[in-house]
Amino acid sequence: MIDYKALEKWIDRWRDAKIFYADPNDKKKYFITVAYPYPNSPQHIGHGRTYTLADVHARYMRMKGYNVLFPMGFHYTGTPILAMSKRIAENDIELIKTFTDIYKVPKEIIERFVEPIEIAKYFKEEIKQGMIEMGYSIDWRREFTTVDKLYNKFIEWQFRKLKNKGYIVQGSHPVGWCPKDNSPVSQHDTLGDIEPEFNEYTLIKFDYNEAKILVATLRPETIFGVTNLWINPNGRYVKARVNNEIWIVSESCANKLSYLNKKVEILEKFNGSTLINKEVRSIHNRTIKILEASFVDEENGTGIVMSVPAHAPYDYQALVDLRLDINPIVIIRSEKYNDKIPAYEVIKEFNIKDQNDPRLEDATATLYSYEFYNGVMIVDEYKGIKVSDARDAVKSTLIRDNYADTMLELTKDVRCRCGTKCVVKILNDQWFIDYSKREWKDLAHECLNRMNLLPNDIREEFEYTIEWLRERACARRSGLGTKLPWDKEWIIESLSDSVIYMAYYIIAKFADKIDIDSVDDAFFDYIFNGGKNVEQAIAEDIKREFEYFYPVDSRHSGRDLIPNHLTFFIFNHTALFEKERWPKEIVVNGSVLMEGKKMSKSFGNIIPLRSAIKEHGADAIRAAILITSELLQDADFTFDILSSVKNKLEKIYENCKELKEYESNDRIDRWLRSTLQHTIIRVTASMDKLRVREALHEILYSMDDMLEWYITRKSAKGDKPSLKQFFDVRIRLLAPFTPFICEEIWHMFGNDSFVSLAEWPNADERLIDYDADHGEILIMSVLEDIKNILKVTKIKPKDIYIYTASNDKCAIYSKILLLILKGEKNISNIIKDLMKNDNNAKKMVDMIKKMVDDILSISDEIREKRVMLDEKSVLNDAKELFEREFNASIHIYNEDDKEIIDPKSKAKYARPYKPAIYID
RNA sequence: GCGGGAGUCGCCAAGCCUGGUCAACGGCGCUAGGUUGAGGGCCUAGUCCCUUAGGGGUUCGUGGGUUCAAAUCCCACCUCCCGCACCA
Repeated sequence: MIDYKALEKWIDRWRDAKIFYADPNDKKKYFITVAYPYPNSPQHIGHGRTYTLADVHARYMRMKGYNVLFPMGFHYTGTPILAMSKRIAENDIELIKTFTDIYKVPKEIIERFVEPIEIAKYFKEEIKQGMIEMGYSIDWRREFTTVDKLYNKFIEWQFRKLKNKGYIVQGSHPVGWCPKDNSPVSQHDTLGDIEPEFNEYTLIKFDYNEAKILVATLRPETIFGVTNLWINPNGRYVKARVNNEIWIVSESCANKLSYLNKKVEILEKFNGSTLINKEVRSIHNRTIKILEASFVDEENGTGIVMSVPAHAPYDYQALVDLRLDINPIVIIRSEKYNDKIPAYEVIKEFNIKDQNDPRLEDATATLYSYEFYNGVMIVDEYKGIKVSDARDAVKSTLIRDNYADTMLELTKDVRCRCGTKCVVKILNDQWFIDYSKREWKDLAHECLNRMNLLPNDIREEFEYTIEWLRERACARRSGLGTKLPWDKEWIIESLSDSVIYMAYYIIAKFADKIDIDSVDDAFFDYIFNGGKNVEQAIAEDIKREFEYFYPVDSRHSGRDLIPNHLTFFIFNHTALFEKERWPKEIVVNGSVLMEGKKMSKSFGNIIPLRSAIKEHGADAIRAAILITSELLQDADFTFDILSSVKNKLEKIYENCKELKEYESNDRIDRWLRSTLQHTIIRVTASMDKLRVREALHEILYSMDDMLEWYITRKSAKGDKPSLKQFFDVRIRLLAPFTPFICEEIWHMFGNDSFVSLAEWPNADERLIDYDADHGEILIMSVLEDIKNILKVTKIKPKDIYIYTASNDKCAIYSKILLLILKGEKNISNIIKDLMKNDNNAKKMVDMIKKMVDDILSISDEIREKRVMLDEKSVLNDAKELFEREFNASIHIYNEDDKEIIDPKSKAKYARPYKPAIYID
């Protein structure tokens, strides 16, 4: 058993030896960063993936000899923490329960959470401890938060710089809005997490005395088919001065208009019934009546709608129900409905009973979408125009001629977390970062093209995002963060103040030596872009360090940040830094599932990282998160795998404990050393692409198979194993993944340096021994074949005869091998080729076919290195193994042998690497 | 709708770019045997179907096609997942 608690001592040893502090030196540098956490909750296993991956990367590069800088900061910027503290102040039971029961926050600390900064501080510490306990090789001297005074200055510099370049613009912008909180709402601010989406209604004006009655519609083209208006008799309506006209709309509509840049002054309130049977004049000078209809919703649009019975099933059905003698006016023709009244046809089709029939909804949707794509206008002004085109044309004409206006309306009933019904608000002086600028996009593309992406599959997603991005609001009215330097009413929002902070890690190390009050833009310009020299002497040191460590060599993050943060990161670097400081690589990873399910509070399957570490140790968790899938896939974390990994590690530990060294240089020792070199080459290649699953498989499983085979072969001969070098390499390969246990074993081996700083194994070409490699392949496959035969025949062997192929066959085999290596893989061509030059070949066409198959069915690398073995002596080396395995006498001959014993004439079937076998 | 991605032998999941290494890596689970005081762990074998000689058959969402050869390339279709903004 391993004492996991005891392994934690390495945390202190690493810290005391300061081995993860990175300062400029003569070595090549490697700068790795990960998206810093937002401290509004403790970390769970899912968070662990990105950070662990980055740490593995950092540790790997460190062992490869790089001077690796891996820093960490904390992102306090944003509104969620603010909202949380508000809810705490309001004594929100649900949230308090989450804190006490799930996050295990002590009661007396929760009381402090009415102060938002206290929440951030608490969870920051929590998260930091988790990172330390996970063994992340972070240089903690560079820690900072985004509300630090110096960071604020840094962000101010960034924004003034962007503004000077013309990348910051001001404009108006519609948002979902909570009238009570006076703040924008997005999906996670709403009850039920409903995304606030809006439609643009066309408001068509109908003359009513000196006033205008406004109806809201999504189908302005149907104005030509209007027969009457509908109003809810119980609804509350108002007459109001809107801008310079008198409008009649529902009271709720008047309220909503006031958020949409309209000046609204209520003049009079009344019930809908007042207007019933009144007449209005349509834009075509037709006089139509206002009729009552209960289906009209005063909360939606203007609370008044126009009736187009020919094309709107609701309207048609209402006329039927009310037995009104009004003729529908058909204005759209389509193939399906031809000269008929479409609404009537659809009602028949759906078998609608009355106005309250729920199927009316479907009937409406069906007809609307059919006519939109297939309908053609038949009214004079728009004759022959498709509905899909006519809609916009009619709308803009109406607006131009002041017959209509527009209004944004939420598509669904959206409520803020506080319970208030949301509206659409147009923000007028909103600040944006203008990612739509062509020359900026070009720079971003250029940066992307120079960049390495892991995995490369995501490149297209970036390309698309760069094109798709446009103006992005970069400031809000509330939340923690940095104030917009030229407009202190605004706070820079979180996705905008986190795009170039990697550069700030360089400065953070010096923060307490800097006279913050005297820091100005020139200070940052000097450090980052070689501007004029500045007063502060420390700037010189920082500048030197910046020039050493920047650019970022590898940026890690979850793939969900591609459409925003990671692309902003690219954009902003190209705007603010010289080309040689542009980032070099982005690595993205998928998320983590818990036992196949998404992690969520409602599933109750969120496991806090720190308690998982306590229970299972950091090593097993690190490996279990990374072993199940490659980068982009979602990783499935399961306890079965966790414990399996844990056992694997324990076994390695036990093996290492018992390790003794014996001198020996058998065929099998040569094989082990040779295979070890192949393993090093493969694992290194995997690591270079951060194919961590592949690497871990190799180290944990394939190396176990090697070990088993080696021991089996050794013990069959009664020899002692010699495994010191094997484990020396294995522990170093494993060290980036499971640093604690590797550090322990490393020291157990008598090393007094840290494995965390040990040299990554280098393959020694001289130890690669193809004769040994292929010899063992032969032995394994013969073993396999015999087992197969025994399995099918179910006989108990007394004598086993093995016949290796004749010299003639080996000669042909070599020729075939050569042909295939030259690229000829077509069987019939190969046979033709051989027949031309070789008389022997003619006699063994069948044999040749099989050999071609044999050769084609081995991997390229094995094929290229295929050597012709003295198979008889190789197999003799494993004779004891066969005897022990099958409990039988083993007789090995070459087909050509004079004294051969071949009772069933099997020898003739022998092929190179496929000896014939006879079992008695 | 726009964009990205995925469908592989119980589950998870490699492979697909660069066709032959593919009945298809590996893990988990399951079955049997060994070890152990039992259990766990560990080890061995098996885990699509058939097979008394190392073999054969049918498989990689569906249907076509290209090729001596396709999970892999091409075409069409079906299903599923994710993102679409001012939010971390």
